[in-house]
Amino acid sequence: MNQAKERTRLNRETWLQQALETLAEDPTHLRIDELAARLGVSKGSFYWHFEGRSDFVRGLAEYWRDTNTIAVAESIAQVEGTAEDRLYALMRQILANKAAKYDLAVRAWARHEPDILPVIREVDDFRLKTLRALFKEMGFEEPELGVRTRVFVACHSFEDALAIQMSRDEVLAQLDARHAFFTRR
Amino acid sequence: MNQAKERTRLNRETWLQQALETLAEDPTHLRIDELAARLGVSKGSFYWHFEGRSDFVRGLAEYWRDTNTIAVAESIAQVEGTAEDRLYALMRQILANKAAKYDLAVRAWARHEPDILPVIREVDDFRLKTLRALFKEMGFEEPELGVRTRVFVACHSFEDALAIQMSRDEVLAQLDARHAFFTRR
DNA sequence: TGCCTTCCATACTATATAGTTTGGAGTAAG
DNA sequence: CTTACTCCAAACTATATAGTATGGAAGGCA
Repeated sequence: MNQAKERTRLNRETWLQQALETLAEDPTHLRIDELAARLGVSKGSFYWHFEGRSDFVRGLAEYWRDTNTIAVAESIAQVEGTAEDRLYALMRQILANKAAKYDLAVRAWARHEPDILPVIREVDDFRLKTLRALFKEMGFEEPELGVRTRVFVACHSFEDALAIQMSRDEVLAQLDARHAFFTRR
Repeated sequence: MNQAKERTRLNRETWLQQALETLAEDPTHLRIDELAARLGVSKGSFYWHFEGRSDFVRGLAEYWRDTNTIAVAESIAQVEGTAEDRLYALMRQILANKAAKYDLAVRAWARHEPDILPVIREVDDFRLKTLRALFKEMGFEEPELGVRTRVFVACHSFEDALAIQMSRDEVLAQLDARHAFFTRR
């Protein structure tokens, strides 16, 4: 609500970026006119950059996938150290990126937009595979391996949906204990 | 879609029951006309039993709270045995009631209907308190007590949001291992 | 029998939002 | 300068859904 003076012409990604933020903050405002207003343009711009709403919806889901999941995973793969260290790095990344916030928003949104389910499936499949490999590297075996993987992925994806939320400080304070909980044999 | 011949007059609860099922199955069909059609009546009935949409929305949230959370908790409180036994009974109850399905539906819905957040907060607060007491009874202390509680509540409330879902049989097969994971010292 | 209450049907209005159309301002290349 | 292309404004249409107004069917009760 401040760049109305910039008059820079937009591109597809600027739309998606604003849309993802809106989706996370308040999805009731995820409407073409409102997004246009926030970007300081009109709907004409929208229908220039997107074929229509469906195109936009799918584009937004893929934007979320690319900016969050893939980016996080790649950064983790480069961390040196034990599997436990890499898990710790991942947990810190999730926190730093506010990944849970976007996760929750996208998943809730999917209930009204089933078209994006394939993208979410892609993400979940990737995460489960990655975490399973990580826990396996720590020495866990089935059936506990499956339990640990699924519990970790589930609760780190949706914890923000709990209406009783912890403050950022509380989360940080619990980080080590949580890491210990998930890595203990 | 078969009781169109019954001609029995409806009450408020019949509406809410159908609505909750619709919300869980496909929320895009949670519209006044569609619900009326499924119940074999018209919108006139809706506006007889509810003051308007807001009244309906809040009523539905409270119906979910009462039929799911409270009922489950009460049934658990009556189970004999150790805290571990009661946790096991709770996990089986969650499974039997398909509680996760309704949980996911309601929480996703809340993003478009912020008015129901107080009800969800009520539920979460109750669950967190109950589970914390249960884990404490098992002998866990802070900070692990908080971690264990929150991880358990979070992942059992939202696990259905993972697009990669386990079959009911797989879930059952994992039940014991999961119980062990959450109760191990 | 006739009235009154409960519950619903029918037909309407109002509004919000997706999508369309057309034209035009700005800009880069010839 | 002129042409062509990119990006957007403005004003429109179409549709879906919430809400309203009114009347009427069915049964209990005087």
